[in-house]
Amino acid sequence: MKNAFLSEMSSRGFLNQCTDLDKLKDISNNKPIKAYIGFDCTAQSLHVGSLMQIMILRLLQKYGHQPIVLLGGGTTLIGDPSGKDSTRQILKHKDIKKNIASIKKIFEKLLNTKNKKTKPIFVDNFNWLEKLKYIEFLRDVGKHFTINKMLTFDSVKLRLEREQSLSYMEFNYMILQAYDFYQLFKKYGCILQMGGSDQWGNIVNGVELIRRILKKESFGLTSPLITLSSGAKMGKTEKGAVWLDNKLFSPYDYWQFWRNTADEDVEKFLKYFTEIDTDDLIKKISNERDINKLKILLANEATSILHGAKAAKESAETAIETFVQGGMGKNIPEKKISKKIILQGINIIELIFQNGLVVSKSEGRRILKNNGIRVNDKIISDDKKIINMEDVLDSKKIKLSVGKKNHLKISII
RNA sequence: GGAGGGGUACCAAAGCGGUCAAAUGGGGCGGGCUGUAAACCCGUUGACUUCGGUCUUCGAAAGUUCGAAUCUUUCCCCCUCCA
Repeated sequence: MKNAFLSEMSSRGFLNQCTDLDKLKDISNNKPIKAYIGFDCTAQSLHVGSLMQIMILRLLQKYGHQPIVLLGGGTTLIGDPSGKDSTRQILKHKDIKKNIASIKKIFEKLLNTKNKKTKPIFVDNFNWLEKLKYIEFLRDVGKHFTINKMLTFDSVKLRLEREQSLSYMEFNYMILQAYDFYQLFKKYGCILQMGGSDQWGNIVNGVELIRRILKKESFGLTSPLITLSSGAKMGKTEKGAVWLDNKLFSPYDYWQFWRNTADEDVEKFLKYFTEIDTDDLIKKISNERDINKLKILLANEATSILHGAKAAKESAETAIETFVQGGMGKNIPEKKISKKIILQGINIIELIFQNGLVVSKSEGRRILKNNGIRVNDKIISDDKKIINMEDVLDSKKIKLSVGKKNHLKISII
């Protein structure tokens, strides 16, 4: 178990910066530690952008350490200015609370909650931030921060350089995050804060604060920013953001998201988002000639971790049916339509519009003109085409396709 | 406080009385090639349409005009320079 946690962190490519890597190695090899990562609660679900942090927490558990998941009910009220050009919309506390509840469920799926020693501790910083007394806080905590230094942090500096306004409220964010770490250090003996590389400034502030007030040492560690070969931001698809909540983003779409990884990113993503032993992985990658097999492996593994092995298997099967056999995979979304409408006959454009496959009828006509609309896999070239009982398959269904990847089963009732 | 520049579709940016639903680039969408990839190529990109057209859009409101993104007035918002 020598250097276990941190050496796997390094072989998977999760290490970017650390305040004192050698010392942290010593400590984490000798005894279980507690480490925390904070998550924003601006939406009701996390998306793949946070997945790397979660994989890190899983790794932490694997080596017997205990993760603290901080759901920032207090700090989300303020809004982290890091990496943002403008102030975010301010959320109500009530909405944030709802978000926290649903995000927590995702963590319960992704982290091991059974093992007493490593099960995650959930905390909400609203609990202590809410109680702060302004004057007291300024004297006890505020005195340790100099404006001179705060102005040098990227989150602040970039805003000022671009002449984007930065409110006093947001300016205080880093102090609150530093205070969070201080609280967790005191309450739980949490000695490590991790996060994405954009969090470096905020994390270092916490380490500093603990040293100044408590004269104790703590550590900060960041993971690299994920960059796509295309230069785009990770996690955007034609279906919108890739959410981790299956109500917002289906397991099949999630599987497809990984399946569609760019060639150049496959190897990296296998290391980041699967838990295949790194040595095995390297062998697999060098032995596999067909990169699509690796993409399927990635999709299967990543989907299993989040949605379970069964969902992963079903998604893989649906993909084969859809793309290889061109059939009606069972995970293709399905809608019902009354038999009366089909008996009367309905215009094709009308039908795809009513079923939400296109946003407007004009769009439907446009796509049709470009050979993008198919009924039961046959291209429709007449925008006056009427769909009626002749188009219903034996299965009492009609398959509508808009483009190559958008399919819908209409079942007749 | 003084002087000037500007707000155009998802974004950037041209247009400066009719030929403007608005050039061009990016992005999006569809198609081709292929490997459900990248690159590349073609098409398309306000809505409705009986495919003849009709309706809504160029920061907001009012006006001039047969006709306004384009001219005038007021208002709102941004930016640059000087003090």
